[in-house]
Amino acid sequence: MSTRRVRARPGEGSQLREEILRVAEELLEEDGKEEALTIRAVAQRAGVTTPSVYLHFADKEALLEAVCLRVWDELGNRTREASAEVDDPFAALASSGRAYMRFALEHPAQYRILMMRPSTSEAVQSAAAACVASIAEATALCVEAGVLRGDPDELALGLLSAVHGCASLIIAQPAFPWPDDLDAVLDHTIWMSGLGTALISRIPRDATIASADLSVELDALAARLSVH
Amino acid sequence: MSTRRVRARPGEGSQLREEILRVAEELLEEDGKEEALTIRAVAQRAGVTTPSVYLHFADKEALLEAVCLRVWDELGNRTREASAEVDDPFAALASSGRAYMRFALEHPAQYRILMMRPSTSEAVQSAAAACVASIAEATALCVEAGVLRGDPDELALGLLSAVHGCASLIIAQPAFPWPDDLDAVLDHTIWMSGLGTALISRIPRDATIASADLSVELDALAARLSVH
DNA sequence: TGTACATCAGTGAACGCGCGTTCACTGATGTAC
DNA sequence: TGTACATCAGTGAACGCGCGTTCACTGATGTAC
Repeated sequence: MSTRRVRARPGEGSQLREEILRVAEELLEEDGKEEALTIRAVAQRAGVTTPSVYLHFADKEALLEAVCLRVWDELGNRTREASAEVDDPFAALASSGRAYMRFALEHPAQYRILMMRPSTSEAVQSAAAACVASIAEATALCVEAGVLRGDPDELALGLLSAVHGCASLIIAQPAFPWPDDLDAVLDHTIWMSGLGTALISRIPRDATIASADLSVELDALAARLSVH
Repeated sequence: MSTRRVRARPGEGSQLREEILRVAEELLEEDGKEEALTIRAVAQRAGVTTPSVYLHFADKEALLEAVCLRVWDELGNRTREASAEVDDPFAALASSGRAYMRFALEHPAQYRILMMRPSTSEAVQSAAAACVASIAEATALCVEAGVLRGDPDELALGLLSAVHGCASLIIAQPAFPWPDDLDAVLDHTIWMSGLGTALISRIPRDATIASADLSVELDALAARLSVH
């Protein structure tokens, strides 16, 4: 089944480290469950005996950390790239959020291990922070443009919680009555969170608004927005 | 440590079933990790030997299902009660969402097992559906009142994904730079998702709105809402 | 150019552990006579 | 009222499994002479 790996030449042993990380993600991708990620399975998949893994990772925890690091990095890159492609700052933020959700839905098992472990390692935490920062870059531009108001980091966290919610709920509860067109669901989340954030950042915290008033005002606003 | 349980009288054996479910939640509550929920731990905590668990649950899966069933039920009850307490339909929806998030944050381990298993069982799926339905009741009232538009179930799913995102992100990523006042974060999510949903349900799907226009209109709207 | 040697990537076999699960049993309880 | 018995809640010991991890080892490679 799994062919035996040719031994690396002295000095090139760390090639196996890369290979191990690669097959670790492969296992998650194929099986979809994080329990599939065992030292033994990874070793076999890499064409190597089990103890060889310990040449490159102190223990299973270290392997998991390294995998998480990779996934956070890639997730951050995707969101950053997506927002860089778009000029309008609000649209760029939307693009960034969409990229985030798409990544999560394309790699559900990887996304789960990011979100299911208390991320004890400092390295993983800062990789996660970097991913959040890539969203905060987009919110900062929105604040500059005046479409959002408030602290860019707090705004980013609020939007992240919305896109995370959408992606993780779809992953966790596939049996829920989702529409056939999942893209529409993602879109809904993008606009709901984007417009919602823009609106509440303009309303005083302690304001209480009756449904009837709100309804009338929103109708008027929507009418004007549709004209533009 | 664990005192031995007195044997139930014939015909009252199912008392142990209740006790097992009780201590199962206790274990989750105390340990915070779902790995703490083992047949052996549950038996010991209930003051009974391991095989006794099998008198009431076919296997571990059946025990997990029973626990999930309970948690979904309680979560659904909480959200239903919370929305029943409030008259204004939009405020009732907000109350429902807040109750949902509070439950999740108060019982993180229980919430995790709900959201981490593909819920193979039909019973669990319908308990989950009932919980979603309790939110959909609240959105339906909002649609009647005119503050929301669209299919109550779809609206509920969108709002659920927002509150789920907020709660689960706080649970999963405690190291993120959350403000000290977590209630403010929950509030932010409630209003962001509520106002956002109300607004986009009034805007045509394919509308594209420039940041500048949006900004101006939102300013005007916020000013008028603050006056009310 | 040939050979002894240090290096180091990887091996093979085994360990102990906690887990879910099974199976033959025990012994208190209520019941039939 | 006393006794034999069926019932059934729960026991004790053991099973096999897959897991993470360890340890003494091997053998190809590049290098020093």
